Amino acid sequence: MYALTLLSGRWKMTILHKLSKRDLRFTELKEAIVNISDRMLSLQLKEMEKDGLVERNVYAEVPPRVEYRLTTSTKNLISVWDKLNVWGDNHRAMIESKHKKEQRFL
Amino acid sequence: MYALTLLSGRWKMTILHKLSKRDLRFTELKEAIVNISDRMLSLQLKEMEKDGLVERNVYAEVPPRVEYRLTTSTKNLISVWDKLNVWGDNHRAMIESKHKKEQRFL
DNA sequence: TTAGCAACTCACAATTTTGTTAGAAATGGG
DNA sequence: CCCATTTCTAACAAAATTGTGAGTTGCTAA
Repeated sequence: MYALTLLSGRWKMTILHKLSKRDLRFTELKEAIVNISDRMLSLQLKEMEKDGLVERNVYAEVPPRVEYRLTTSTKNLISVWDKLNVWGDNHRAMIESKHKKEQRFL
Repeated sequence: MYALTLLSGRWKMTILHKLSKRDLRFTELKEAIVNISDRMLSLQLKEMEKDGLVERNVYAEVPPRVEYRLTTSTKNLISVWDKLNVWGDNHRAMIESKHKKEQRFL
């Protein structure tokens, strides 16, 4: 269950997904993720950093630039995550086709 | 993300875990899961049934007997779930050993 | 001097999730 | 009739999570 506690949070999986494509800075993440607020992005990133899921790179520029990226360990997670999604898609397809079959008898 | 939406819920993974060992009736689940209330067990099972994660078998007895079991599809999920847990354990170990190393410099 | 940007942070509000306690239905046994 | 048993449900309370809107910092360019 430990893995799930790290990953639960309204936006964490979405953030991981975006960062799995490439490193992104705060504003980029914000633009990439529909409907997320500054606050939530900041909160979730902070937790994820604490949990060793992402790393934070600060560049001493003005205006500031902060880049986020997955840790090596988190990159290993992505393949499991993919399997989970495959399972999810299959499961959903199954359920839906089952419902369609049942409709024929109403 | 579909998979995670099905699995998120305070007790769902615990329920799946118990049911992966053997089919259980309502009261057995309740006893097997520390601190869960009737209400939550009932709610989560109902959602899981709706989502095709578990099946419900009612025996026409008095007092009633209701057995819950994983669907075939959910049994396939268990192996992925195991991988996720392995990742989680490794990740945790890594983080903790890192913290220990850092302590040496305080 | 004022405006602007990036990356936050704060106080507060609304929403969602979970917990607590009590009780309902159905029926056989004493 | 009353009680016990099992599987829920309903009303309400508390807690956790998320959202909103405004403000902060530090520098730079106009």
